[in-house]
Amino acid sequence: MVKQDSTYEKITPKSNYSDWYNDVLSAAGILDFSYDLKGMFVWLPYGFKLMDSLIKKWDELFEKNGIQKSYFPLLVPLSYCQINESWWDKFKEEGYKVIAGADDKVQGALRPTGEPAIYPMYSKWIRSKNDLPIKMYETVSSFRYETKQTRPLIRDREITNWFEIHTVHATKGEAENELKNHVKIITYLYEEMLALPAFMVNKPSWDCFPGSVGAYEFYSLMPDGKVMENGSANNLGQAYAKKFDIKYKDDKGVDNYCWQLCTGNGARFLAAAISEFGDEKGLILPPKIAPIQLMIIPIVFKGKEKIIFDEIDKIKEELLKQNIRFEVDAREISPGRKYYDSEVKGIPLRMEVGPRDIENKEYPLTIRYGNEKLKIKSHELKNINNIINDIHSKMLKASNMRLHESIKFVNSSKDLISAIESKNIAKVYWCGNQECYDKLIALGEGYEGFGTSTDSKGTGKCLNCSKPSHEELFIAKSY
RNA sequence: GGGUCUGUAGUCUAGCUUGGUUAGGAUUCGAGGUUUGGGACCUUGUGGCCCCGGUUCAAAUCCGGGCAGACUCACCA
Repeated sequence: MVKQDSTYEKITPKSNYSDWYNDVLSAAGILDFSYDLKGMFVWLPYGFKLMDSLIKKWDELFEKNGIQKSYFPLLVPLSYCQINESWWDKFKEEGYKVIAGADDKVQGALRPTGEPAIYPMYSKWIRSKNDLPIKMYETVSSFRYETKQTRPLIRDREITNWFEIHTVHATKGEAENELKNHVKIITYLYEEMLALPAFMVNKPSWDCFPGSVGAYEFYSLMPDGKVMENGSANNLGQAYAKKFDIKYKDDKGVDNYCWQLCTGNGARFLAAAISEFGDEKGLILPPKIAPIQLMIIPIVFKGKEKIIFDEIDKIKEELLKQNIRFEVDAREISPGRKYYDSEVKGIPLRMEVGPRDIENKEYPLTIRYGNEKLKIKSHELKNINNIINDIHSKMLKASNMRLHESIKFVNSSKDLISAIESKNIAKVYWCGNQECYDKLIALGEGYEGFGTSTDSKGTGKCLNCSKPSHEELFIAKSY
């Protein structure tokens, strides 16, 4: 990567995840986090393009599902914040208060989450069944004054490019159906865009908002063996409706509380993909979200510039026809340097065009994922999309396999500890009691039961109390 | 909030233990030239001791206090 120190190149996501992660984000031109506010950073153009390809896709998917884009102020009046006392208790220390005016009066708080900005408005808008359903989302920043450790894209004080869907429904059943759509959309983003498995669990009930029905959460297994919450779809039931007074009159003129959902995620999607696929040379981007899918590197010799760039023009025409996102690196530096740059940025394909190749009528094509080198003839350029699809499938298959191999079904404390300490996720039968849960996660430092299986089939004995159970609990260290 | 550690050019780093030349090197960047199939080379230029105070003839170095960052525990997306 950028640094030239001989020891440096040995850093891999697995050997030293933290250092690798920070370095690769800078070296690849994704972020600059030297901004002088902790937990905040600048999205550089290349990084933002990457983020934007996901944003555009979720915009498209939400639109298709009738979920409308909207925007609420970042600044939330304190009166709205205080509607939900338990929420406010939790966030009043983490919240950024904004002062303005000669007397520095507090004007409100920067939103740590969307509810207090959005739900008071929903309460005003909804009068009858005809006002329902409401299906809206916004892509915004959230602000939380994290007390200590921050990590770019994973734990920030400004959580950027975060989408938050808030829907309101007349009936529980309708809400439940809608939740399935949200799950489908997140799954699509994982599998079809990021080439990552959509690993979904049921959120433990005590982590859910009191009174809510439940929640699905998505998790990513990071190279250091910790799991990271990466997307959640919450069935809020009527819990918030009761707090924020969101209700409609039915046919008989009786007030009914609405049923609500809230689903969100953001830049953590990228953090997971970057961490999953990157290597000691830098990023390896899933081709569907890569801002540049193919980098053309001219091998220029003195006196042959015209031949080479004429040839590249022909290639460009063909690539444009197929909607390949490509660039030509025409900088006047040595080709080797361009190879390294293309690699650190994680560009899926690299094609070299030099006098030798023009003569042979085939170009060296290097696939970043797996470092596979092949030659492509001019008339085969139309196959590039197939190659891209093939890379995507291979990446998805590999990430899926890594996740499934990392989930270890264990039936003893000893195995549980050894699974987690070797950077895996332990899966155990669990009776559902909080007491047993507490005992299980006390087996090691930092252990967390982050959710239960959504498709448990068998029956076993609770690892702590031996009561028969069909519930499967995932335990790992967590971000 | 607790603990451990670290601040030297845009970036990486030597020097600090034991205070003492003009703070050394690498890379980046600017100019000129020669080049281009895995980080090219030559000439040349720009740029630095986190801040404040103390000790001292003398501080990058020692001491105190700030500020900033990294790691880690707790908490949290």
